Amino acid sequence: MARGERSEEAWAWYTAVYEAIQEIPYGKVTSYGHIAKLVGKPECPRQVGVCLKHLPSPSTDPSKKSPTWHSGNVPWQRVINARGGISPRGPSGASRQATALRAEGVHVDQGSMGEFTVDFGKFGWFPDVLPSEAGLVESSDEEEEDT
DNA sequence: GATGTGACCGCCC
DNA sequence: CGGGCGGCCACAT
Repeated sequence: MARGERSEEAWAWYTAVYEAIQEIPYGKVTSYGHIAKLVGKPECPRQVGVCLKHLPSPSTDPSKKSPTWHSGNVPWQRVINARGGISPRGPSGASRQATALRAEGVHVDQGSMGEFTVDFGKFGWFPDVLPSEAGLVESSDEEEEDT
């Protein structure tokens, strides 16, 4: 049955991804894999990238209803690969994303090859679950680990 | 309608 | 320690 309503499944998948990205605090960055895990698909980080690629524009055609998610509301720029590097989807695209991150106060290192990398140790945001879901989950006991 | 690919990640050898 | 491969979902042709 669900197979029939493929569009609905897609909407749920996209929404989950976009919501997870929106949960990323200002000045922080995360990886595709983590977003995928937050949405329940830790083995499907690629689709996360696909979602961002299909991310609608902020001010698209007024004739069409404004999409709930767009590049103006979804900080897709804070989403990078697990290596802390920005996907070279486009030389200018990567640099543009790096610049956007720097504008948010994120320290982005640039390699000799022009590879942009972010220090997850400082700006890496990797919560076990989304704050929204965390509130739903009862925190009976907390796991604290100290070195 | 089917096939291929894609902004990735983790694991195996 | 490094390289290679599979796997997943949705979109495009």
